[in-house]
Amino acid sequence: MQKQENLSKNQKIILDLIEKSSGPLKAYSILFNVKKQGIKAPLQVYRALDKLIEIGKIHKIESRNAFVACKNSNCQVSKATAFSICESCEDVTEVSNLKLSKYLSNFADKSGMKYNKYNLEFFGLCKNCKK
Amino acid sequence: MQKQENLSKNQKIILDLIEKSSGPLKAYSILFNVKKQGIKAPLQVYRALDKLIEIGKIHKIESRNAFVACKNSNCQVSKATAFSICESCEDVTEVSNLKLSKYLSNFADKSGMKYNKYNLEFFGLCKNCKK
DNA sequence: TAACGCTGTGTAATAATATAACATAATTAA
DNA sequence: TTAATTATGTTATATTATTACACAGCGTTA
Repeated sequence: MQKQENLSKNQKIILDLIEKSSGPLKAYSILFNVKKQGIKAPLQVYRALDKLIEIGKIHKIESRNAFVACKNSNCQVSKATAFSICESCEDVTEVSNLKLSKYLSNFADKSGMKYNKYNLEFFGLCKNCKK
Repeated sequence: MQKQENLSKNQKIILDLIEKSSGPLKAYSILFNVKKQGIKAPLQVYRALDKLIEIGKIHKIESRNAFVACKNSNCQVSKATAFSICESCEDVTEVSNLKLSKYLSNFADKSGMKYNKYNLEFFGLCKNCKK
């Protein structure tokens, strides 16, 4: 696994920002927030995001076009991601449940395709918002 | 359930196109294909897509920003969608498996959130491409 | 050490995806 | 038959993401 020390300057800046965020961040919001650190162009952000996704440090929330840090310390590369997304406050929680991931990868293996990875997004109201 | 006869003109044109397509269609490709039928602007397409999604006639493949017809005739409104996506040919197959959907909705109900719906995307190589 | 491959950076331009705002028409419900 | 709702048409613009090109740093290896 690639250690964080091996990340490049831009990758570190952007990972740091995402890890400190309380919720998902969008690419152009990231860009805005790192301008003072010398990152000026969308492509610089997208390149760092691509790399961070590749090594499993962050995930993309596909339905939101937003990015979150991986909360699953032993998840090296993201082959199996699941999230709970609040439709009211847009809070995102990473679901990490071994039984779930085994169930799903097993399901995929039996499906006839050569399975590589999956992404699952649950939508609803989070504990706070459902009150 | 809203019947197809109740769909508006634009909605019918766009649903018809998507149902006849062999794979997922992107919004601007839809736009291009329906120009001859008088639909000229992106918003006209997106409005029809929103409605068709709402009534469960089509689904959005979030990771691809593309749209497919619902193959699940008894799926009135899409609260539980799952797809297999080929990373080589980009073919998409809707997965409809009652055990899977029960497992996932049950999982979500126990998770603490007020569960509304989920979307699951499997990635890999389809039967043809894995050869 | 020099040539090479690989990864990352910087920059400008542009492509692709999606929505806001406003005006009007058609349909449905009271 | 008015009011509410849903759909349409149009222009403009916002948001998300990529292409293309030039170059820098670093480790390998020949």
